[in-house]
Amino acid sequence: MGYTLVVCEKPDAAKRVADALSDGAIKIMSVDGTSAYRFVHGGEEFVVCSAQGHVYGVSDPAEERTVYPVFDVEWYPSNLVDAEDASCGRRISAIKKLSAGASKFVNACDLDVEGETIGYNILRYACEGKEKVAFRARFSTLTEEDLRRAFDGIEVEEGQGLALAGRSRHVIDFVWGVNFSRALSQSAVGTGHRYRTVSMGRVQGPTLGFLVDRERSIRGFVPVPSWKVSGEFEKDGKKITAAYFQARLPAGASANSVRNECLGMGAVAVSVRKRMTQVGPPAPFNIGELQKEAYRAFGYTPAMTMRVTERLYLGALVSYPRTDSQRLPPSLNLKGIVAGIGRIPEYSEVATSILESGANPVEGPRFDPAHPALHPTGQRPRKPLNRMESSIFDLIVRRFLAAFGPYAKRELVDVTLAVGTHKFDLSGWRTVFPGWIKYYGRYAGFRDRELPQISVGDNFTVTDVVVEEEFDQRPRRYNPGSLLAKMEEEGIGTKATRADTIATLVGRGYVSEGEMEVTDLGFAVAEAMERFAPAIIGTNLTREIEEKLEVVEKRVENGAAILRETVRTIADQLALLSAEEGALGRELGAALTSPAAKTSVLGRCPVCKTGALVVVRSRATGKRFVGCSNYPSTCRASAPLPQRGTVKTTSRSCGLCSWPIVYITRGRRPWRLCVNPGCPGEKK
DNA sequence: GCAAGGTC
Repeated sequence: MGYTLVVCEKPDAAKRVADALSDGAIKIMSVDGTSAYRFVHGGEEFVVCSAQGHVYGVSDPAEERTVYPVFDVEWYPSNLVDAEDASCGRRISAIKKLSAGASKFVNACDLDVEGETIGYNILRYACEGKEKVAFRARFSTLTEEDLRRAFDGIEVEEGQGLALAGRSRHVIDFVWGVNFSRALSQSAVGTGHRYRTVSMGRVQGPTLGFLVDRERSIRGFVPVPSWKVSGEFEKDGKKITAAYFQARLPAGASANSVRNECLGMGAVAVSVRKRMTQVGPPAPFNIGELQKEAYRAFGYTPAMTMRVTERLYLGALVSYPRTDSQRLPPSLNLKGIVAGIGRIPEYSEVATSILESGANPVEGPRFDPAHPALHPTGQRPRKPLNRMESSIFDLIVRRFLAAFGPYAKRELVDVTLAVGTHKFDLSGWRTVFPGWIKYYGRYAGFRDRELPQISVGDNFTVTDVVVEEEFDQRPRRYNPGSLLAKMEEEGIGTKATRADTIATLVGRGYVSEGEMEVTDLGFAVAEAMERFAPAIIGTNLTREIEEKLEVVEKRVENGAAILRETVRTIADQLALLSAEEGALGRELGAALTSPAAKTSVLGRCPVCKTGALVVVRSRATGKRFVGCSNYPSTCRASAPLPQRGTVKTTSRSCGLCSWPIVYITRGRRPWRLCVNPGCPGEKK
């Protein structure tokens, strides 16, 4: 009689499962460089091993990247398909060896479609046909109670509907993405252009669609003028400014008549209303909220935030980052974590007041069966953190602490001044009791605007009335934070991949970074898809596929037939596109060679005089800088760039040193910058 | 030098 082999989704989970189930000692086995855990549970022998996410993936057997269409795809060990997954080979061979001694098998991967698929593939391929006889452990947290309950009520997996749906999803995404990407890339090659990857996929398509829609409404935007009136008032040397009660007057004439009727008059305070409001603390972070907040606070893109948080997680400073949860269950030993954080001097005061109050954290609505909200572990950094790491760490710690904070109390004051029949309003805000705002520190973003003491009946003199012409604002472009929010809202992509998709769209040159402006190439790709394969770029086909896969999950209908039908739809759309390959290639080619397609080029390198200075991003630090295109062979010229804001290139170069001039825009007025750090003009 | 989804 052999042991029970338990397959988990990741090494971390395997360790937790072993700790929870073992009745006695755990023997740590090292197989092909991976860890497995052997122990006794309820009188039976168990071995717990783990995958590393997906260790199998689909690909086409041919390996020729220029040929399409490809519809016959197979499952392969991921290390054969993707160089980045090289270590999967060791995982697979370890599980193969362990399965030889097993008489029972348990899929203990995350309780969702992908987890089901990860376990299924391992049981089927590495364990050689055990997918139909394996048991399924269903747990929604990695706590001891939950895990023991899951393994004691264990049942054989029936139907494999979830895994079937997951496997279909892999096939559909591959067929969709690879075929359209090859068709687009090759069409430009076919009309004589140098190869450049022009990609498209189930998630990229609709996401590019959001950006293009926004860009079109910006381009079609006609600003309408209106007039804004504000009054300046004075009493006993105290000056205040108040806005005319109608925020926007439709014509300049009416605005000027308000001005004429008020100048030289007196004003009286006709109403002073004070209100106290309570503001509750924000929910603990899930990954999406962290990514949005880090963009807002530091200007880090979602992909940068993910990378940094991953490093903090590997350094045992924060919990598992790819979580959707906004909850901190009591089983986490929250007091211990707060106490641990309190040993870091800058948080000790806040930690002490939390421990003294005995408060519980607030929770948000989102729940993730596999993980709690993102939180610090309570450990302090063993080695100094770099700037991005310490920023993200501070943000996560403060957000965690804020969840325990008392409600803040803020006083709002609304004052109305009357000048004859004309009314002017002004408001003030003041934090009376900071509560969690103090815990969250500078991220809370509440500002006070204190008004002087004003009572009903107070008289003011009107010192000036200002009339300004205003235009309504064009719609705002997406930035990486708001685009991520839009993807979440529309259910496009997953928590683990949205940041990558956004980075891919930037990397392909479809959209600029920062304030995300669609490039000529982005428009050309989107328009080509709309014209030639309309179903692909919209969200309808995605929705339809999701619905079909839900049917497969429930096994109400034959999964293979549904998959065939979906591949058929993709094939039809692909045929429409490839029939127009010539026209497509000319349009993409034109966009590829347009000046806007080269937005990252700043100008000729002044050092080697042959290369181009381009904006590059460091692989090591994720930071952007200026480097020469001849690096590293003949030129090593480089220059730092501000990490925040959009870099706008110009055709100009600096009059003093001849390095390129760029503009950095970030909300306010553009900042003209010579990129040369040693420019003689820098000294002032 | 192709997707999207896991995870390291």
